[in-house]
Amino acid sequence: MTDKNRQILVTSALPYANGAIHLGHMLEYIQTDIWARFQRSNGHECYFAWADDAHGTPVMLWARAEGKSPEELIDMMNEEHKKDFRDFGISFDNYSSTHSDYNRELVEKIYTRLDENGYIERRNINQLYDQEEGMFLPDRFIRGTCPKCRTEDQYGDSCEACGSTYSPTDLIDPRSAVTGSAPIIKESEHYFVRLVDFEDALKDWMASGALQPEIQNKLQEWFTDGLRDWDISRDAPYFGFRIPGTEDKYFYVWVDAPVGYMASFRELCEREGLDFNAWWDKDSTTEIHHFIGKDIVYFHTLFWPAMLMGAGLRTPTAVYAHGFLTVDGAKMSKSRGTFIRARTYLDHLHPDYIRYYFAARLGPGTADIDLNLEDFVQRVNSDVVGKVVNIASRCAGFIQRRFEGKLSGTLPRPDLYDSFISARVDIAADFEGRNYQSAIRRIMTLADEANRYIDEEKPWQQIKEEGRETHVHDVCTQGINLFRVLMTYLAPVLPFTAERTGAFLRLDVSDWRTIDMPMLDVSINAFQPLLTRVDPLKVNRVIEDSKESLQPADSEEGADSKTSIEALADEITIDDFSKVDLRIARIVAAESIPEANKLLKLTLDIGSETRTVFAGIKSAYDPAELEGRLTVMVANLKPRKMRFGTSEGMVLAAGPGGTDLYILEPGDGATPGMRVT
RNA sequence: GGUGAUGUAGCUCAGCUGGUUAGAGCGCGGCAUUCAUAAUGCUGAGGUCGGUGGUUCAAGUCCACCCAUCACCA
Repeated sequence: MTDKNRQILVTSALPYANGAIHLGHMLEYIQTDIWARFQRSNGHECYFAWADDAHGTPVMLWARAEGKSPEELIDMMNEEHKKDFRDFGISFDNYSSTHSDYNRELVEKIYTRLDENGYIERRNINQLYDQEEGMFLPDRFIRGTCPKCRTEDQYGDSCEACGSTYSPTDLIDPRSAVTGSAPIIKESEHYFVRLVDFEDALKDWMASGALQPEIQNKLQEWFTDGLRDWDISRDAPYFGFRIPGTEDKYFYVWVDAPVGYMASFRELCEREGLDFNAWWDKDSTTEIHHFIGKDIVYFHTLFWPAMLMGAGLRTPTAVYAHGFLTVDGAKMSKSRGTFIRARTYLDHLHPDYIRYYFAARLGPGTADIDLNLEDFVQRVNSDVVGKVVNIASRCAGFIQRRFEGKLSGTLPRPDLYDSFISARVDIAADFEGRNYQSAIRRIMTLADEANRYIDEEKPWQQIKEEGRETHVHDVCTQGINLFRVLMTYLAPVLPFTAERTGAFLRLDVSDWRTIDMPMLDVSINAFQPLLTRVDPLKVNRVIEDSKESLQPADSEEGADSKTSIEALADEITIDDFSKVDLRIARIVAAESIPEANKLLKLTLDIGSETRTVFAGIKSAYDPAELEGRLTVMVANLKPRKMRFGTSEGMVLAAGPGGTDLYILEPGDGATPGMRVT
């Protein structure tokens, strides 16, 4: 990287407009924000723009369920999202929505160019169609029995039990997740982008250094398998942009989502008077960097650059994928309280804490990042408060009380100061390469040196000695100056603490180019705690509140939970009910089936006999914790042959799936074999 | 099922093209210190480097297979 000023646009992936922001989102926005702030700190022109992803079937169905217009809902969410970002210190320049006129205009323009250039192909395909609802069904809105392993209730595109992938039309006994009715196969004309036309250009782009090596490896499979055409149309009803020249065809959400980056930036250009075309034209000299999760690499490194190429526009400078956020070593779980919303976190904890922790954990690769709550508390307290802020704290008292709040005119150890500012090169390279954990390590090593220096000089002793006053003044001035350099390096990570530091030092600490000049002969303000220690009790409260947000009574939180509450089934008579023989069962053994992602093999004692039942609760329960527990089973269900054996009944459990599954347990006193009536 | 990534002390990570007794920070134990938001300094105890087999004079570092976790399969 040269010292020449660069013009940079950074983006994060677009969050869906139908849900609240959680810490998993924040990992990415913080990663992006640190990078953007770092660039600005070094004098580059850097904009950060992104948007809500407002289109697609889920938003359409959500609006229907709420009895509101999609626009009304997405506007409300957009405000909420922006507030979350601001309160986390995300320094975005624009936040828009994909449901905007700018975006429509750009999508249509890109599509038209693709079509004119002969990259669009139209042909008929067969798809499952819900007659009751009058709509074609996306894969994830179809449930049915896996054609390979016969596990019931699987998604339309892949089986969670055996992991195989297939086409929804291969499903046995498919059902619409919208109405529960059996879909029919219906033909419809779809529009495709001929990706194969971009094969060479894509290979060149990927070889240009735009991608991480592991992502490049992964992408090899597209080319070895051969590029397939990309289906960019969806039939009405759909919440999105209608394809020009059609009555009932809409752009697939993954067409207008990445264009949303452009549209959001366009909005910014209009507001700030920037030259939009200079950034997006084919021969632009500006840089565009996308930060995304590793799950959406396909869309950003295949479809998106191909669209840009086909429309005669520039391609991204780089696409960076990061890993997923886990909490205490496991996927975020609503039942465990580790599905932490941005707002819930902010209710109790300072944003700089998690910003620091994420920075201390983020590397350049795609490995998952774990938020280990105990480590979080220790690390932040030890590093930020104990090491860095403490340097200022232990010097400021002397400056204030003995030297009238004024720094001295000399540094007793200019060499030490020089070694601090020359670390800038390595630290900058780390930030530039998104190796924040390495940058943090370097900064903390310097903080250790600063503390050691103060310890060696022992100003609290020297101040008592005759004639040492001037030296103590110099030592503390040295300490404050070292602290100032450290905070400057940390400013992209800790914007709020940097702001307070600026007030303390009466100097903006966000500009890296100013540290060559030490602070001498200037007055500073009295020290106020810049950041206090993380209180572990508050961390617990975040967890508790995250559990509460699941309660149905909490109507505030209804946005995405409401839509997941299933409609009540048709009325039945008592006779219908009595056909089902429910029995109390004791789980005498539970074992995991290694080949199955979802299934546990349970041995159940129902008094008169024992049964073997395969239950799809592996994701939510450890076999060991089930053994010995009582539950309820359907005892007269027709045995069903499965890949791993015959299942002789089913246990009752509630919940949407994943880690949110809860088996039923009888009250005290029930014994195996009792019938449930 | 296929593909990619990850797996090193309790926790988080360094270990470049294979080469002496595997490094750091946090946490933990001991000592010192009190300027500082119970912060700091010194010091100590912790690892057969996911497993098995192989290549090599020599492997955490290369190869094969296996296991676990995450993601993707348009």
